[in-house]
Amino acid sequence: MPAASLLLNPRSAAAPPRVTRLPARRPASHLAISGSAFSRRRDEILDHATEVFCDKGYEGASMRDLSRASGMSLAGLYHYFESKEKLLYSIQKQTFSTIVRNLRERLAGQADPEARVRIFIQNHLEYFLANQKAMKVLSHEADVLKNGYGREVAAIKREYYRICVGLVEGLGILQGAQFSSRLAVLSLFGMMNWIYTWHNPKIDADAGQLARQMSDIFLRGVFACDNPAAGKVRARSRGKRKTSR
Amino acid sequence: MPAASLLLNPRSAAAPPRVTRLPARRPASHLAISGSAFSRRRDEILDHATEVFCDKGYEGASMRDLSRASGMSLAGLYHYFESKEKLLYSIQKQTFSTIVRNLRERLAGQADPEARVRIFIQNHLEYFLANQKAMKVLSHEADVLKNGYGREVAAIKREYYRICVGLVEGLGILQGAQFSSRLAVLSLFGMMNWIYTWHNPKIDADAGQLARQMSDIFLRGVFACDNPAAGKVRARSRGKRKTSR
DNA sequence: TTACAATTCGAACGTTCGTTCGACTTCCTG
DNA sequence: CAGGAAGTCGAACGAACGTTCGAATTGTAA
Repeated sequence: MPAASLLLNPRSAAAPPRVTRLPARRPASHLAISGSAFSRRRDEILDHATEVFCDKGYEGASMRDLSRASGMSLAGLYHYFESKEKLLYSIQKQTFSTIVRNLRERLAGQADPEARVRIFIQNHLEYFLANQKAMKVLSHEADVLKNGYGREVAAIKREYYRICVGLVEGLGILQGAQFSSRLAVLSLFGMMNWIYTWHNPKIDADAGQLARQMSDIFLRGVFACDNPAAGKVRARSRGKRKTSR
Repeated sequence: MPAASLLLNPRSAAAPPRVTRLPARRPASHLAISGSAFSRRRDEILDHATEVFCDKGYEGASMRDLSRASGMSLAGLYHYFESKEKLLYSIQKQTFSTIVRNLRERLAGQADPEARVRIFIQNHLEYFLANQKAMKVLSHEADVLKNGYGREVAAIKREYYRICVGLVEGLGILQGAQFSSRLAVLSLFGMMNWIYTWHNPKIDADAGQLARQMSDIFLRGVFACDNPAAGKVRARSRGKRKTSR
């Protein structure tokens, strides 16, 4: 609580998360140091909170639920997170930042437009299924955060969206097409994000296969049909792949 | 409150919604009569509740919010709905039942498999955009209801899903395809339902156009490409349509 | 060992939650 | 007009909420 408790406003929770202008007196081992015991404990709490938010929803989960799940007292939680809102923000920011960072790394090595779209879908679905709970919290509680926190997460989301629009427009097939790249991209996001409502690891394919199948549906669906490049998708989708099965 | 108040359990809210075995003493003008003043007032409240649930989420909305929005006292609300849970249930059940009923009516007149899929998509999107708030509450609060209420809504959902699977399999194109009808249908639902997160009536197309465009993407995407019928989608998707633009 | 910071917690704060109660008013029927 | 049912409400219930506080405990460096 080193920073927040210095402002004596008893109802600071309702106020927007102001940037406290008190850089002095901040304990040495805080926040920035990523491997410290503090930040490791912080991440533990975050993991448990992700699970609870996933199961009961942000509003439906109480700080007491989070306390119980992480095996820490109610007051102890506030040593690591200044509010419930900040907990959700931390989950969303960390999750979204990671997925964007992973995407950029993977895209760096590939120039072929169709392959780049496939990489996008594969990256999204792999991360989605490997971090299902966090991604559900990201998708399902997307407009819970307001003001500063909400804007920051929304900015990452917009960045991610813009990347995807760029990739789809890079296919160069939408000029004369019947639909906008906006519709194409948002339909793709819908397909992918809806997964959290239905995916069952026991009966559904793994991320690699799902990515290939959804890529096929999307690419074939989105190619203007008099475009000669459309054949490429067909050929691709039936060829051998290095991953899975 | 005629039924629930008769069981004297003070914490009946936590208990599953048991079927009260007290059919006598029920006031004459209740529930079944659809045009009565009672059910008209009930529907008014439901409309206001839909708006509040849409904006703040089920857990985030309080009975006091609903009371304020519908211009009725807190206690007055309980004259029409025995609990907050039943309010959500009524919204979801009514919305879902209507969309299924509409679908059945529209499908009755059409035998062509592709046209039937297009009807499904058009029916879904038209209703979705005409009742955006209710559909958001249906989609976003899908697993809030538990036990009896939850099961009943889940049953309608399953019915709706099964209809769609039937239509897609009716296309007769998935035998040798790379993906299951399950994946195809759930991807389609994703595309369609995700709309509530992005649709802006000021900049996006209307339901008719969206339905056509999404149908094109889906049908083209899902057709196995060596299937001669695939050409049909191309031709269709570029032809004149009776509705819109 | 001392001293100070970091960590943890029980207990409480004031507020808001879903729900209930009894009484008051309105409306319809006889 | 009488009388009962339907509708409406203010006030309250106990529980649960997010958050805070001061004290106790632990860890660490001198």
